[in-house]
Amino acid sequence: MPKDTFNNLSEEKKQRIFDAAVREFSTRRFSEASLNQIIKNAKIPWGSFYQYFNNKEDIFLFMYEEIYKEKLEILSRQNDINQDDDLLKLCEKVTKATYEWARKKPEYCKISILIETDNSKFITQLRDSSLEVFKILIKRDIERGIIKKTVDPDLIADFIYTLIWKQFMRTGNNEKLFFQKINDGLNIIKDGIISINKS
Amino acid sequence: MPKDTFNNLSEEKKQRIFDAAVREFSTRRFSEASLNQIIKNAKIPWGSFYQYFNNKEDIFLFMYEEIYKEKLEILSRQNDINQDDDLLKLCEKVTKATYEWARKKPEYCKISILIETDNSKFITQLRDSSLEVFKILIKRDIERGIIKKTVDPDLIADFIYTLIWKQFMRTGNNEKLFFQKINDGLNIIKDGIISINKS
DNA sequence: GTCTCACGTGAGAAACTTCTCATATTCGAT
DNA sequence: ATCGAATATGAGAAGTTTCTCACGTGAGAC
Repeated sequence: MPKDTFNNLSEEKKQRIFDAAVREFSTRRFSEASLNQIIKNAKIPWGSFYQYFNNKEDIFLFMYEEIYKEKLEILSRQNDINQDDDLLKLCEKVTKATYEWARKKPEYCKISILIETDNSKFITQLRDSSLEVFKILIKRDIERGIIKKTVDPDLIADFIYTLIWKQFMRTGNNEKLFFQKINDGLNIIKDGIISINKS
Repeated sequence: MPKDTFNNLSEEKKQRIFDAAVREFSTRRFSEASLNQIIKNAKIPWGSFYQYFNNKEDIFLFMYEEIYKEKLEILSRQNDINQDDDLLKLCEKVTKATYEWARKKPEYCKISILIETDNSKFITQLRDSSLEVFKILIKRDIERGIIKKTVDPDLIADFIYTLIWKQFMRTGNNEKLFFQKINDGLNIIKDGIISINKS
């Protein structure tokens, strides 16, 4: 975590440093990102950086926690979330919140994608499998009889997760298309792709 | 492409250099990979490296083409591939070939995954979207009436692609589990996850 | 005023990276 | 044996990177 000296800084300066971190970590993966760029954009000298943070990991963690807080905030503001909704309904709603979050700062989405595709030790251990949340919901719905018993929760979690992030990568700035694709994707997961005339 | 001096080398030396490249590029993404490691493992001096290759990109391309050739070779040896098979049947068969290829050298699979998640300019332009092949098959099957007309080919291609690579990452060295998961995944794509009692 | 202490600062250390180049060596043709 | 072209070689150039450290500065306490 950042040192006390960082917390004592003016809001304006803290914001400048945070913005510079977001800017750099949204264009390059952790190991490729350069502190050089961050201190240049934040307009602080090298020495100051190490007054505020212990190292590169430190500022990354700080930034990561900040943007995660923002996401949770938006999620908690969303009042139409009902614990009893089924998996797919909840996916829709969570996606809506995530979209709002990513729209506030498109960089957040890029950071998430870079984290998802980073195999370095530091990031891997940090990446608390967001998949877990999905898996719990899937298991619940299997028990409730909404989802087939034969289905593997891991696989569905993968499908949903991929669906959402791939759409962010591709149609992230076309809201209508984005939600339509998410909807289509969830329908495939629901009903499959086979055209049936079992009538 | 490598220089003539490289092609004139003994098979043993060429192999050593190829192996060193595979080893390095299977653990680090292109921009993170170090030529230092490659020349160390290949046991050649710095000067020699630049006798054989023009630069880092050069040796990567050489390695990439070599392993791609090996994959095509295995695919072409597989004689049970029938052009008229439907999408999912073909997926099964191609996966079988890919599995055999990745089993020969597990590093090949890691290289593929790193390429898939590399957004650097050099790799992006090299990565001929393997998705295209899937999309063509999907469109064909929609026309043949096997797949619902309402379904988006892009989404299915994503699902299939993810399914296969995620399984390589996770269950790649447990053959039975691997093929079972692939099969389960294809069944979800086929029929969906909803338990129906429409009888 | 002066002492103190927290914070600001940039030069440069140390460890990497890719790539070059002058020189040494090898080897086949004459 | 001698020459010449192809190849081998490692020191080090020129660029990164992260991180340290000796010193400067400025505000509040006495």
